[in-house]
Amino acid sequence: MEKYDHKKIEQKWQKHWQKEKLYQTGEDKTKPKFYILDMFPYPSGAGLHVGHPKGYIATDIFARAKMMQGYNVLHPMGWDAFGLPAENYAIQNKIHPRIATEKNIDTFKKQLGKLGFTYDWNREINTTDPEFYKWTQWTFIKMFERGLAYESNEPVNWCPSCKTVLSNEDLEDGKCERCGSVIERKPMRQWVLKITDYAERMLNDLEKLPDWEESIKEMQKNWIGKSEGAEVNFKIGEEIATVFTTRPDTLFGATFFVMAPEHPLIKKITTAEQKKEVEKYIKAAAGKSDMERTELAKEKTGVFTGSYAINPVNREKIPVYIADYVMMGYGTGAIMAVPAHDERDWEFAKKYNIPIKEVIVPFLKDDPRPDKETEKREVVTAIVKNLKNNRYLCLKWKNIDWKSFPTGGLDGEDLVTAAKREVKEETGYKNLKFIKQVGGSIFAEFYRPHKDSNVYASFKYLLFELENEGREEVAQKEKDQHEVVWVEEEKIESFINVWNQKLAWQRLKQGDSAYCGDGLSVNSDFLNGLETEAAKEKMTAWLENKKLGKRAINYKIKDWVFSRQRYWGEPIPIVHCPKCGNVAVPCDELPLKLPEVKNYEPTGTGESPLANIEKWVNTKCPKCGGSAKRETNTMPQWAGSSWYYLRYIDPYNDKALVDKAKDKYWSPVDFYVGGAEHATRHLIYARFWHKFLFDIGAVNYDEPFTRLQHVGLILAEDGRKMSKRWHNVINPDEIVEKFGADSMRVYEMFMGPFSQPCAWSTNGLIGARRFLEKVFNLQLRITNYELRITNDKLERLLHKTIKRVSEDIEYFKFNTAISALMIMANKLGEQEKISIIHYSLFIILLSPFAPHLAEELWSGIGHKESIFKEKWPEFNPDLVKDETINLVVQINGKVRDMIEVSADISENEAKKIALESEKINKWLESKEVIKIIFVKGKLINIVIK
RNA sequence: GCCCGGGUGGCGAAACUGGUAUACGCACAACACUUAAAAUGUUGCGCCUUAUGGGCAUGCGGGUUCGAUUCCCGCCCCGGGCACCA
Repeated sequence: MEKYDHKKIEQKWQKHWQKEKLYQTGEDKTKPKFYILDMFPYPSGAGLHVGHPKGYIATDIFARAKMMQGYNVLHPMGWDAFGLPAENYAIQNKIHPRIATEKNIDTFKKQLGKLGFTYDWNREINTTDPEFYKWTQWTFIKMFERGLAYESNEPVNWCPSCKTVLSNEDLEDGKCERCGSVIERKPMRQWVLKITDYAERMLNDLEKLPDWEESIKEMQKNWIGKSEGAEVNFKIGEEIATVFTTRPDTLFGATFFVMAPEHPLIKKITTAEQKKEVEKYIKAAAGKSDMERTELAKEKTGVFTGSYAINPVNREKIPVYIADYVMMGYGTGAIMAVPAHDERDWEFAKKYNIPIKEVIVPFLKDDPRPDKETEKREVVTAIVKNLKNNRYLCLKWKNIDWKSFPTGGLDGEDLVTAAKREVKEETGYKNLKFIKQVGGSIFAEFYRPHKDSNVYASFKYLLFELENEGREEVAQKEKDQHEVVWVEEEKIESFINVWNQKLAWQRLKQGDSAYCGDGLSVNSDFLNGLETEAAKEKMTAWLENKKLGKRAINYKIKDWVFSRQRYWGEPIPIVHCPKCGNVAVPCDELPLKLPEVKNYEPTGTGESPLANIEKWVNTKCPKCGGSAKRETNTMPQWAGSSWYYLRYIDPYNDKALVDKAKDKYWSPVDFYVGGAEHATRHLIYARFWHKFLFDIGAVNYDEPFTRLQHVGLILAEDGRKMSKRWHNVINPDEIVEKFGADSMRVYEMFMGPFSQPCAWSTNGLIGARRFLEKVFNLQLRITNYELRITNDKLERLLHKTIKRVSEDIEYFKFNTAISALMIMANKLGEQEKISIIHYSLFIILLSPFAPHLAEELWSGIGHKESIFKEKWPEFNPDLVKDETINLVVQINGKVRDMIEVSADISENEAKKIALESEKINKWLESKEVIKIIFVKGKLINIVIK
């Protein structure tokens, strides 16, 4: 018997599959289609490490199973080949990025080839191919024609090291995502795509994507960052400054006004005395990067402009400050500051001694009963501290689940008197020293069981210290209701279970701060007594009615800065024509090819290297024929990847980006698999781009990806990321050489849940290899003589395995699928003779995971056709159920015995058998059986006393 | 700070809808085969224990339930995302 020679087997079948064109995508439109897609890689110089193919292995398994289930499967691969690393490499080594990229692609393709993937290489695409980027440019022009691509001079993120502008999505912690340099803010002319026009649709349509992971949808929601609120106009002298707020209900609490240092109105409103100060502050703020502005956030700074704004709602004059905690980039770049209800405003007000006006009080409506009377009360709570032992005076109620501080209503007295009286009545203590009031009021409306009525109460909280333990006798009536307890300071938080008192306690411990939650409006004229939602609504309507403001929505997402000052990208297909009035004119011939250039070095002046090629820059205007200059910026790397998946459907079409009929059949992508790091970059851009193509009628569907799954990273054996820096990279070529592609495939899928990060373990890999060897050796025991050996248990296990493996592949639970295959293989291994039918079915189930081995074993039992032309097996529902079960007998929930019985045993029979058990009877001696619970097919639980 | 995930043996991890916790694999140990080692095979493997049994264990504390890894409340720790977003 031969040994399992993975090298021989894998090379043999890879050649064979290629010769047979086994993976060429079928075009038989009568079959259902399945489009399964990997995020295409950037072909870096370093080649693949073992982590990269994890997602590809998964899609390959899925694709093979779908093929066998009768689908036309589209499973393509291509290259996201524009980008900075190739260009930087070119600068250092004087090699054209195209040459370097081609070489890298070659390496990648070889590495992928060794893993035996089903990619249809006839459909390979490459974003740097002019026949491909022609359509990237075409889409850009369509956007330009519709006003969605525009030039802007706003300050943008400039990376001083990469010498290019970056979009917000390219930043990490205010640093360049690629090189880690701190970003500068520079105003520069840029091409920008108006992605904000699609913000609302991208947000709403997330609901159309039930098969996207929640976490990724959540990230997109946060990134789009929708806030609803109002814009309010404040008069500052003759000028009008508009603010955006999500809390129009707090307008009466605005006690100052803040503008971002970049706000255009500052010059006009600053008074002569304050001019110097203001200019100094603005200059200092401009010198800080966004990064520094947030890093230094601990301490608020600002400067008074000398002017006052008029609060439109009450005509109050409030001072106007400039402070860098307000950002020009969000909302209107100006805010109304409500220190009582916003933490940042609170800090600022504390520092600059600005009044704080409370207009919202916490309010809890706790199921008041509509059929009972409601009593309005002013209530005071006494928090009494015993300095001797650091304990606080509390009440434990007897008939209700209340643990509280002494509390009671005001009886026409002042707060302190009422509180002292209440403490004396309820607890007997009579000598208290008043310390201070804790926080503001809290309101609540709730049902009081002990008085059978509702209260609508305003609570105030007073802190006392116990002077001495002098105490009076407490009335019996009070004693019946509650018990007096002294609780240690650390335990108060968990002891007190009355909502408002808990909040008051927190306020006492943490000191005063802004209350940012919802509540009841107070000190707010026509809003008084309204709850937050209603108050917002009423205020907004009032503002609109008086033309002092309007309903408004704000998004965090910014328009997409779409130009880069680098060489290795798609040229933006625009010429600037002086004769046509210095406007941008789109090129009439596409593709506009990237010209050859001697020097790839960025100029650093904000111009791309293309600007140095006069012959290319100087051109004719496509509109008027006069001399004009080409746009020299190029597109970002995200451009091509925003739509590449469409091109696989129709890769050779020179008339359209994609043929609409073909798009109708193949789109949308049924299943998209890739790294979670793309949740807010690529996946936002692609959805935007796709919706645009849908709007202009270029494609049939308005969402590109039906189901989305993210891959968990494979870490190095030491638990760190694989990186050249740590010298812990494992090359798949070596693994394939030593252990085989099939072992690597099985191991990577068996490591753990697919979306979870997991550290590589060579021992684990050896385990996978051992499993395949075991499978390989099974062929020794196949019997050809009896087609089916009667073995009911094995038959049932096989059908369970079919069910398990089929379902697990569908849900990407490969680790448990493989575990099921291992159990099956172990059981087959125990047989002296293995039925060829059982064996064949098992090999088919294994084939998506270990395709080379499966194909070899398949041909080994005499098949001429590929195993991947077999039909995927179906399980028999009758056979996945067990005939007998181990009936678990519990006593008070603890397992005490197990009895093998028929699976459909009735309750009465089960009881009888259980009660006859010797083990059980030992437990039942002199005990009373209270009840017996029976769960069909599972267990019986005897409850005793 | 806010929003998502997650915490189960020595390790990677299983567990359907609240019903036998620790499947499968790794590591480890003993035994068999061998001159020997490797490979392979067999067996054992959560912790404690006074041991034909019993007790305790799914981050910690409480609750609901006949029964909780699973549901509810509070806390701790780890990972990810966002972050002066008004």
